[in-house]
Amino acid sequence: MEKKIKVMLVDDHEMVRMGLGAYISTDEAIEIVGEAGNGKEGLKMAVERKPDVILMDLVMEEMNGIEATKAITEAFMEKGWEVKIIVLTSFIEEDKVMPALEAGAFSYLLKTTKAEDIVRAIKKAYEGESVLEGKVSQVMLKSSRKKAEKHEILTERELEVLLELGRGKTNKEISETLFIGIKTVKTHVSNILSKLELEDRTKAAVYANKHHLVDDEK
Amino acid sequence: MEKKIKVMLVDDHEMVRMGLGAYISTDEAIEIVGEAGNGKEGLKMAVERKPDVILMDLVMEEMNGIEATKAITEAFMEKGWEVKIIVLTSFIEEDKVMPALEAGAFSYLLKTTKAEDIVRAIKKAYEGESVLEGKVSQVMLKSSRKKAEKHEILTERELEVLLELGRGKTNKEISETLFIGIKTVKTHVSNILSKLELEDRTKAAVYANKHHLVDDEK
DNA sequence: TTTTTTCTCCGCCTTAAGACGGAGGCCGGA
DNA sequence: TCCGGCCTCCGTCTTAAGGCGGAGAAAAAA
Repeated sequence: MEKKIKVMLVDDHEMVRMGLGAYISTDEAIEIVGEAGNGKEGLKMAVERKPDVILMDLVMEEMNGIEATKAITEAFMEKGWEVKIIVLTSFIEEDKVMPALEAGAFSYLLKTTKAEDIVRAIKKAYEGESVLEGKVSQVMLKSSRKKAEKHEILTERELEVLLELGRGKTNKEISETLFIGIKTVKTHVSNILSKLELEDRTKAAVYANKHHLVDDEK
Repeated sequence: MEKKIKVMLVDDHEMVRMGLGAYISTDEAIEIVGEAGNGKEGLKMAVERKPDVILMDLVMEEMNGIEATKAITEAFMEKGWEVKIIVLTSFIEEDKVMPALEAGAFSYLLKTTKAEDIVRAIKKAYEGESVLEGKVSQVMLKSSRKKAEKHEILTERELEVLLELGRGKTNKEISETLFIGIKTVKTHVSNILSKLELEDRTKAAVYANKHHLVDDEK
């Protein structure tokens, strides 16, 4: 019981930090060495205090959890230090699971996880065993299966055209936006439709919107 | 200091409940009379323990915060009891602010709010003064201003057609789905385009997608 | 009862879309 | 050097779209 596991919290919800901090501190083997309210702060603090494990929220202003995870991972790598980052997020943010893991997250838990399970995950992380919420691994499977996102077979230019289609533009408008002839646009559109197995530009526009691709602001 | 304010917590994040509970309990004037992990539980517990103030999360399984707020408000109304519900949510969920208030929420705070401010809001709620996060009131203004959602001037049938357009269907497909002639579909489409001031079906499809209207599942 | 909406469907006409096939220029890899 | 993919653009042809005007029936509003 000599060395305690040094844990740091990064979350913009003060009450979550308090809750976690309070509970975790009751465990003999763990000590909280710092709390940060955003990723930037978290990065700075991590370098200063060299924690063993970091509990990281994803949604934050001033550098989100993914960026922070990447930055911290890189910083520690450079110094030869080691740290396990446990991503702890509100609910399944499907499209952020993979990026988080790629950024260097070691475990991925939901905030609905019971406090004692979180403590267990901290200890496991410290011992080198990662923990993934059941739902998370499902998402991973899903995303690795359907990795064959249709539109990935499109060329760069076609993707640009698809994006304009997603904005509802006509061939003429697209030709003006991209500075190319209408005939060329038609060629691209035809190729897009056949590659994505769609029948017309309207379906392509719907496709582009369903698959993010288009900026969401109305 | 005779009567303490009876507060109940409803949130599916155990650690949030712990954090809030721990901090709030330190205040002499407040006592926690119950914690629930979802809306259903919260409703049941509220009726049993008759709290003065309820801190309510929005996103929960098994009856979300809005439904729970409505149910509790109605139940208490019936019995002639009084309760102030403070909605406490992760971040601005724009489209849920108004529904929450309509459901009977008394205050609306973000989880990024500092603990002491939350305590203050509880006391104010008890005294009959509601608190709205700055950003929240902005959202309210915005939603009341732009209430003139274009597509509200559409007739019911036109709205149905617009929805099909949003799915990328052709006139023929729509005519088959709605069991009407193609000519009729064309008429509806023309009317939709002119009412929404759009130029073609593709733009209408984009419109429908941007403005929810269409089921999101890929 | 008369008037107005809404939904349905017609025909006519114009044009944007999209399919099909062909082609030249550019660039990176074999 | 040659090949293949990508971007560009051409012509031709067919058809779905969409504008315009008109109209009948039913239902709701005045």
